[in-house]
Amino acid sequence: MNISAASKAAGLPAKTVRYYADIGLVAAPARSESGYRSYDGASVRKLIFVRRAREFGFSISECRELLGLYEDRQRSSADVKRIAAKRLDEIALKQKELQSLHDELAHLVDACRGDDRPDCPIIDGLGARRAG
Amino acid sequence: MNISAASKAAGLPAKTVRYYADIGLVAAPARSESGYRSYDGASVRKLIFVRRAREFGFSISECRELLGLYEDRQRSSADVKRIAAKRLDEIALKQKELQSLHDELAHLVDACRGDDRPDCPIIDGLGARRAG
DNA sequence: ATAGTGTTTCCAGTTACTGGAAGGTCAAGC
DNA sequence: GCTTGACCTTCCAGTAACTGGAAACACTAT
Repeated sequence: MNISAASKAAGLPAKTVRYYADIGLVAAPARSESGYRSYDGASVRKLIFVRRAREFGFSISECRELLGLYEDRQRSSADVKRIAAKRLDEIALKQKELQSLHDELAHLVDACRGDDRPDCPIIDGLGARRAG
Repeated sequence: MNISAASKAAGLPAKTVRYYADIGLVAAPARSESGYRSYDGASVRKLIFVRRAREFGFSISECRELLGLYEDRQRSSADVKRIAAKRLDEIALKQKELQSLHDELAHLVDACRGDDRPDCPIIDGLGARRAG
């Protein structure tokens, strides 16, 4: 399985698959005689695993850790849960931040007439406060 | 006003203020004889404006645009509103994404016993699907 | 043989900074 | 006058996670 077939199966750009190999995240299990990377089912499953984890917002470093656990038949589910719970907290925090951002900006946008006159509460609101 | 005073007043690291000058976002209005950047009230207000806009998640490029409007006494509030509304849409989209991410991950975390056994729905759930 | 596509490596660029080194400047104290 | 320490300057490198592109080699079909 050449890189483009593997990347299609994994749902990742070939460039990214190559990148993952370069940084030692998911290496190709073999090379052809002419040097082409050759992927098998197991490595494609790892690529899919990483893609999913990235979609969940796990960093490459966390993916590395999760992948280690994924490959480790001795691992405890507690190890995995710890990482996932941490990520869940981060998501919840980000949600709160985004909510207050949204509310504040929506308030400014609502207050702005949006016509051809220069008076604009958005501009005023952005320049106003010392601390956000 | 030297750079550290200006940066304190603006609530930004001096390094960032220097960076903003380098990329031509907010230049220091003058230099001292010995080459020190010298900031005045107007430039500090611009720095504050940019800091706030960045806190709202506007990109540097958007900040540049907004700053242009901020300085333009002829601008229409519609121009500003357009940029802000676009940003608001982005925030709303990000919120939705984050929500489904949160729900899905929370579901996996809930399903995981988190003990010392290897069975782990989180790992299984991350490896499962083709498209996210 | 040749055209076209796939693959390789390597280098550079992206975003918005941040850290650090090497060196010039300024005010205070002795 | 000299030193000390805080402050300033520039420049270079690194961050995260890719992405784009060039030059060159490999494979497939005609």
